[in-house]
Amino acid sequence: MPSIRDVARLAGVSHQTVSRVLNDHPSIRVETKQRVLDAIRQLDYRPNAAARALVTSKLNLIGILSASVGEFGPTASIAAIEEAARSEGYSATTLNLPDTSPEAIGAAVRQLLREQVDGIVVIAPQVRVFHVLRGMAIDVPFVSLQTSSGQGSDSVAADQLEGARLATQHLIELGHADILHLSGPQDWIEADSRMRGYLQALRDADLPTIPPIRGDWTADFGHYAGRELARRQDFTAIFAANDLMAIGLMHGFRDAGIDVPGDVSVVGFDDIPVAAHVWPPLTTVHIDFAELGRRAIARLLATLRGADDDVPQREAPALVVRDSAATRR
Amino acid sequence: MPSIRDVARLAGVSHQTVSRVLNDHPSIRVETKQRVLDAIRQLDYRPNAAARALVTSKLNLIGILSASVGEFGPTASIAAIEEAARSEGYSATTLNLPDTSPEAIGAAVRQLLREQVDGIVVIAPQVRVFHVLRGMAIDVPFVSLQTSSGQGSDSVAADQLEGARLATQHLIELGHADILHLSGPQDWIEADSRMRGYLQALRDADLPTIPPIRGDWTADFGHYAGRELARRQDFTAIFAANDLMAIGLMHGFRDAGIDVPGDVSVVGFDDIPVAAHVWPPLTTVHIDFAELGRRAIARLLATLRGADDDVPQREAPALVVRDSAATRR
DNA sequence: TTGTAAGCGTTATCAT
DNA sequence: ATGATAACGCTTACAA
Repeated sequence: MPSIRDVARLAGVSHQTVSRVLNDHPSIRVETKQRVLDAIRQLDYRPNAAARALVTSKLNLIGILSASVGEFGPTASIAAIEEAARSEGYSATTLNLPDTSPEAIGAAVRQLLREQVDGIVVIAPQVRVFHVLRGMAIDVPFVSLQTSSGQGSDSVAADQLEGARLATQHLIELGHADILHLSGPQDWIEADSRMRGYLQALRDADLPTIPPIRGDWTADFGHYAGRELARRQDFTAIFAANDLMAIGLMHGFRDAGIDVPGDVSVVGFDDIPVAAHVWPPLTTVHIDFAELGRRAIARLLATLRGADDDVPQREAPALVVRDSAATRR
Repeated sequence: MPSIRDVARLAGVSHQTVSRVLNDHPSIRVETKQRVLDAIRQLDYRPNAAARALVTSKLNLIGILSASVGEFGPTASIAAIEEAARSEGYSATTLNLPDTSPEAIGAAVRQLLREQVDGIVVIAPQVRVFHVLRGMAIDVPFVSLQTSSGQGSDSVAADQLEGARLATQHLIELGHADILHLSGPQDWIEADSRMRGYLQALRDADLPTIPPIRGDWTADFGHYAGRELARRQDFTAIFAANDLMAIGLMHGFRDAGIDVPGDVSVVGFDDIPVAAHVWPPLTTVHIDFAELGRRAIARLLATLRGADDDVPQREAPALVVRDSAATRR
């Protein structure tokens, strides 16, 4: 593995000059520069990142802390974050949280810090994670993603509350008055935002609220809930906090002989790729998770570079109307 | 940021002794060790990875090269790979290929090499990627995932051919004789394996083959194909190369008034989380992608450590029978 | 069991 | 515009 000195020798200059070429220092003769560049190519020289990191004390690495393996949104965001980071000259390392216990979070952050990350993007939709994080006094900048409630300049979010409001309003406009909400898990910020959007829409329309059902995001739970709910008669529409649960829900209703949207209207959230193809095609809320990821990096790098950042904090959701919700007869 | 010397000073030993403690060298007095450990805790000292990497010329970093953003299987594997790598003391960096052109692949590998990875896991199901990779003479070990055809000790794979054979055989056992295959894209190794499994099952049963339809893995394509296929009468069952296409297919058939499984039986592949909840519940092939990821790391680390590896190369798929395929009347 | 010295490949600083 | 020299924080010899 050739070093900077090998290049210097071949080009007939000092290693320092090579370093200047590498970091394109302004004052260097073009001719010299060319000689160095040739030598670099000839030796297939690649700068040693570790040595560079040692002296600059910057690894140009950003850490991604994710507490939601496999969820649709986060996964889409992570890929975008990695790509955006690389295009800015950083590399990225992802760490998936095994659970959201304070210990696990602490260990994960320490691990990332040990790996010398310059900044951290947190994709941890659980409220609890944030409490722990705030109490940790992390010595690198970090931004959080997906937290509609995590105010402050350190977060980037889709306006999930607005999306939920849109979804619920849509049901109201279809003539529904008794709308149930199948929410996400207690601890999740997104679950909370989506529920708040739902409640707000009902309040705005002076409609009564029914105590929401707590789900766990899975289609299996939705399926179970659908079968249970089939016995109740106190609602004509359901807003599920995500598509997976909505699809499971429709399955449960089908098992119970309840027609969607004939008997009950269903709306989901996320617009996962199959949403358009299930039966009936699912009306849902679309969010651009990749854009969210890109924005998180923009925000983090702005902080890292000490620049003023005017990265938009909120991303607008869009209602996608399909067939799973219909006018109340 | 405290260094090893600060710790040494506080503990009243030489920095070398601290280094010994850090790498738990055998010969060191427990008492001394304790003093050092206390100092470390007290200063919140964290070893500088860059300095260590510089001298050992190992970053303990493994690179993940992925050419399949968002596909269900790969995504599940990636998370498992990261986790497995970390539990072995390595960190991981993921790089998503924007496209599979030789240039993009070359650039990605160079990038990873520049980031000083010790090894690379390739999740690139396209045949082409492998040709390029083989021609590159990469100077770190690499293993590939998901390639049922990429023989040699450098790959870990689910036996997709076997899974496809199972799926097709299931249709045959149900009494179908005219079975169509909706395959994945031309270039994909997995698409090829799944098609070969399909063909083998037909051959074993002395059944005629129908030219397969080339899909692109998306539910949208499945939907389109379903509508087109509705006009044909030359088949009674379809084996789709993945669940997304299978679900789209059923959507298309539904649009055309064709009943699944009444008129046509459908089988998918992957067992994605909604597979059980769509209508009709999808009969499919389950593969443990996470296990595959873990195995890839085991394999890579074995190579890295020069150990003999007896990591199983093949992972058995399982047929999951639901309702989308039924006996031919 | 512990300490001392050298060096890993860069960049920063000061000369020239 | 270029070069010499000193760090950066650690590990690997070698010595005691």
